[in-house]
Parts: sequence; structure tokens; C-alpha cells
Amino acid sequence: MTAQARRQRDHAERERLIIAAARELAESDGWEGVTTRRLAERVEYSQPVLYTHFAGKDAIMAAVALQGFAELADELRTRSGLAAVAAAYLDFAERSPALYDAMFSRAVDLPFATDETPPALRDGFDQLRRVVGAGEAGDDVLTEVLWSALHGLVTLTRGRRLPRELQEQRLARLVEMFTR
Amino acid sequence: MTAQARRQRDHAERERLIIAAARELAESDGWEGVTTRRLAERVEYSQPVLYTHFAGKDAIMAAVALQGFAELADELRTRSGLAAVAAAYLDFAERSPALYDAMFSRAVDLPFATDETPPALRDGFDQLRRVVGAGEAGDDVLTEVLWSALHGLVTLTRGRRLPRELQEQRLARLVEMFTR
DNA sequence: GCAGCAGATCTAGCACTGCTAGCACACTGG
DNA sequence: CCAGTGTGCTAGCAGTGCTAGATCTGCTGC
Repeated sequence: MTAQARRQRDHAERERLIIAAARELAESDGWEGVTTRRLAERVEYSQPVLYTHFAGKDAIMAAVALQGFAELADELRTRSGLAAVAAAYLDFAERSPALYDAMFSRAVDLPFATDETPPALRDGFDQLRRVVGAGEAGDDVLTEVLWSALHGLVTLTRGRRLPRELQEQRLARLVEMFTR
Repeated sequence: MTAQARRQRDHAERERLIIAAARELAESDGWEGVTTRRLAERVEYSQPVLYTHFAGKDAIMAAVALQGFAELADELRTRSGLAAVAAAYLDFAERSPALYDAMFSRAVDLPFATDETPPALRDGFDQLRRVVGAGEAGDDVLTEVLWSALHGLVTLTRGRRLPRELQEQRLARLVEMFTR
């Protein structure tokens, strides 16, 4: 029994290791640089081991994304006011681009906007809703618009479609529009 | 001379063919479904022929994107008013998802937001600026915010992060914020 | 009209990707 | 100490973008 328990514990520990390694690798080389071989080498196992933990590369990205949802929600929760929360959102995306990609850009097999949506993800959305104007009808729509604008700023900037320079001004304008 | 001229003409013609085939293939199977082999088969040549026209797959995507910029700018130009232009933008993205991806989401080797930015791309941005409120200082920033919001709506919806259903309401809210 | 050259095109292959089948080993329980 | 289970490995499949070298076509000058 203890042997089996230890095995389970080791298994879970190795799973954390894989997720952490994938995240680091993605953050330094981008997700296209995260190959099963490089990842396996990093955790000092052979590739097939990865598949005893995850169904495939997509599932690994989903696991990393899930971590990100929790972290983002936590960071947003500590701020009060629309300006601070929105700035924290952009800052998060800037600080952890690969993590942000896994969460919001990459095609990943997670149930969004349904009943089985992960709590952490729902939590992050709630943080946005909190500062948009509480309680009124149609708030979800307004929150979604805010989210879209923030997400657009992030992706257009990262994709070099928008220069990084004036981002503060854009954020200020956006916040202004939502506070009137 | 005529022989060489004809050869150049044929070459240009085949290049158009490749771009069209890539676009069709991407629109039906997504860009990850556009492989050099499938593309070559479609135009009835071998893969290496593609490399006499383009430096690589990225360059092919860039060529397709360039077409898209021109088409989008044309469509936006025919509308008047913020609501109509914004709706046309979303409609374009909805109708040609792969084209839109090449233009705004995929990592593509095109000079954005610099002096050598393709005229067609600059033109599209000008169409947005036209309806945001003409002439005033800081209009570029405001236009960029609008663009970001539209882009965010497109990508979050396509990535299944937002359900498609309430898109008209989101658009209406967004337009409302920009018209006050 | 023909020889020879030049350039365009193809076949074959490289190094890589995600993923999997099947074997070997080590560790567990008796 | 032995049987059996289950874990992890080696090797390989089918596919990717891209390229080197041979081949073959068609033009050019005699």
C-alpha cells in the first residue's frame, strides 16, 4: 500500500515537473520551441513518459494554461479599480507571454464559456466584471468588451502589429471610456 | 526576348495560382493544413517549385495576407459611420477566418507600423481612423483602441473563449462607447 | 536544321515534428 | 528466491519545411 502510495506521489511530482519544464521552455523559446523531445530531455525521461501523464502536447499546454488562469485571477484580485485591474492584466501578459498564449491564443482543449469552465478561469472573468460596474443587467456583455479590448491590445502588440510604445496611452483611453 | 517575356508572364501567373491555392486550402483546412506538399499537389507541381517563388511557407502566408489587407480596406471604404465599418470588420473576419489569421494573428514577416508598412495595410487603418472622429490629436491612439477591441472580439470568439451568440450586443456596446 | 548550352523542374533525402508499438528491466508481493 | 506486474526504454511511423543534385526540356547561335 505504501509502495503504491509512493508511486502515486512520485507520479504527481513528476507531472508538476513536466508542467514547470514546459512552461519554462515555452517562456524562453515560445511554444513552437517546446517539442516532446526537448521537454523529455529537460525532465530527464524519454518522450513516451510524457504520454503516461498527458494525452499529448495540447494537454500539456492546457495544464500550463490552467496554472496561468489561477495566477492571473489572483493578481487581478489584489487590485481595486478599473485602471489598476486593466493595467495588471496587460502587465501579466507582458511578463508571461507564453503563458498568456496558452491561456488565450493557442488552440487548446479546454471548455470555455460553458458549465464546465474551470473555476480559475471563471474567477478571472469575475475580477474583470467586478471593476466594470457591479450588478447591472448587461454587465457580462460590457465585461466581454473590456476583455476583448485588453486581449486585442496584448495580441496586436505582441504580433508587432502595434508598436509597444504608446501602450500606456491606449490603456488610459480605454479606461476612460469605461469609467464614464 | 519574347520567349523570356512569356516565361516571366508564366512565372507571375503561376505565382498567383500558388497564392490562390494557399488561400483556398487555408480557408478550408486552416493554415496548419497548408503543407508544402499539399499545396504543390494542388498547383500540380513539385514542392521545390514553391521555393522559386517564395522564400518559404511564411512568405506565402504574407502574400496571402497582403491580398487580404487590400480587400479589407476596400470593404471598409464602402461603409460610412462607425457602426457600419465596425460591423464590416467583424463580418470580414467571420467570412475569411484564415485570411484574417494570416493578416493579424499569424507570425508573418511583414513590416507593420513602420515606414515600409504596405499601403494596403495603412489604408485599412485609415478607414478605421476615418470613423473614429477626424482630425483631432490623439486620434491614432483612439483608433488603435478601437482596432484592438475589434481584434479581441474576433480572436476570442474564434478561439472559443467567447460564445458567438452575443456578438451583436458586444458590437453595439462598443460602438456606443465610441460615439459618445 | 542541328549541336550545345542554360535554365527550369523533379526525385530523393535531411533533420525535425508528434506520437506509439513492443521489448526489457526492476521492483513488488508471496 | 521466484513469479508477476507494471513502468520506462529503444526504435520506428508518418508527417513537416526545406534543399542538393540529377535530369530533362527548350531556346540560341552556327
